Amino acid sequence: MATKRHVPKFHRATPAVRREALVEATLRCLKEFGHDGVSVRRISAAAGVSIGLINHHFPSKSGLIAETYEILALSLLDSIRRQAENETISPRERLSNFFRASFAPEILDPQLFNVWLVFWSMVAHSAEIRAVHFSTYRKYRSVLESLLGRLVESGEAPPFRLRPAAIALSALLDGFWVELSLSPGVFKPREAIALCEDWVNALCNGGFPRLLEAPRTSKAGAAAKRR
Amino acid sequence: MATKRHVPKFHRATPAVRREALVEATLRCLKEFGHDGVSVRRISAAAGVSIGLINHHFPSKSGLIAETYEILALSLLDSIRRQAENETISPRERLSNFFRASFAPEILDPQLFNVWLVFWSMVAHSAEIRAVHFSTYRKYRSVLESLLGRLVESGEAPPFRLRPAAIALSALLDGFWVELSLSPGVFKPREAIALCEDWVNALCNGGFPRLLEAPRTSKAGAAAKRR
DNA sequence: GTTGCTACTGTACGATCGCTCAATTAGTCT
DNA sequence: AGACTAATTGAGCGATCGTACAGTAGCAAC
Repeated sequence: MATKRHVPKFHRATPAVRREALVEATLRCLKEFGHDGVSVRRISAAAGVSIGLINHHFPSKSGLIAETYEILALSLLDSIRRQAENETISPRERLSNFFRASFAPEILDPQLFNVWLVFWSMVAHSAEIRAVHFSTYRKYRSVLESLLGRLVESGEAPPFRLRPAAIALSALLDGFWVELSLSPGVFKPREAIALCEDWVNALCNGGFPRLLEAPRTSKAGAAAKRR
Repeated sequence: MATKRHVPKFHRATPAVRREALVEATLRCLKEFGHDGVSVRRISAAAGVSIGLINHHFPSKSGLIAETYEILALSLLDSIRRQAENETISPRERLSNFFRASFAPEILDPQLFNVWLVFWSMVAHSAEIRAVHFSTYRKYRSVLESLLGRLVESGEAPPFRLRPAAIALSALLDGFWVELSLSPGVFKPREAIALCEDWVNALCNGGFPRLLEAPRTSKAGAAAKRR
């Protein structure tokens, strides 16, 4: 008879490791099932743990979703940013890289879009999700502002107001992303990239006069009125 | 003793009337509760009917949602289009009206955005919803193409390819709509309108050379190669 | 007044939901 | 080897879900 050896029924992990595994399982469930994937039973099954473990490591289901949102958003933004911010190329080319990375297949994955829809739909009802959305959206705009700022510094574009320009560009990018994710086949990612390039070219050529820097004039105008 | 009179326990309506009432109740539930509003119990309660009536008039829950999507989308598009298509003003001014109508408070209602998120999240899993989405999105692009086409006919803009231009403009509009709905306060609707105006101005000034008409040259090139 | 059609009701069913908590046990420390 | 800590389990709770279906009743036709 063979030696009887004790086989552990489960493995004990540190909270940090287990939380990460749960977040990863959550992401897989959201990709596969969308809103129906937001279920402690499904997620715990995907992670290979029991139902109760989620509430041991997270205050509630929405806390787990919020952490998943934050980790995924920062990971994607960092991935795209690293592909764009190459010091050996010009600011204009960095923007082109940013566009290409933004419309790469792994970003245009329809499943990834459905994950985002889950996050967005929780913004209205969950303060935790709202906080993560606000923070990550601000970081996203900040990256765009930085890329556009380099464009002005290098003289490739006239001085313009970075903030509204970044907002407009992010709207254009987001809009294409939504349309490509919901209606693949209506147009191609390369067309979206080309139209983003056109937008930046128009910006560089002074095609958006309303975006040009004019903070002093309004102040001067207000001061003049006071006289 | 007062005369005893029979008081009906419920009212019988024609299928068309009842379906419309159910669609209207569905819309109210989606606005108020988002995804949690997609419930036969909630919807039937909001419509003041019993639980079973929905499945009497609709094949299933998703059929009801699909009809709600179609009616709402067509209603909003028609409302915006009617505000834009004024024959007494120039094509360029019609576009301005279209922008203003697109960012009016009733369209930017955060609750309305949450309704759209419900529709979008069902596109991936329901063929009925997908069909409605495809059809309404096509009509939306068609309205934009028509408005842009008038711009070319009137000579206010150089000839450009209407389809990609309409796609780009709808992406810009959708992107602003998403950002304004999810993050009100980051920027103002009037800024979104101004940036849409800038985009059209750049288009009129030939700022998007890639959009200019060039279908003949590619055909000629292909024909030349064949020789 | 009676009949017939069908819009309509509402209980019932099985499944799933988020979350709780007492019991269990893996892994470490003495 | 035994004790201790805390990560983990899983049954259980009350609520809600979509759909089915057998029965009820409004209302028009005759």
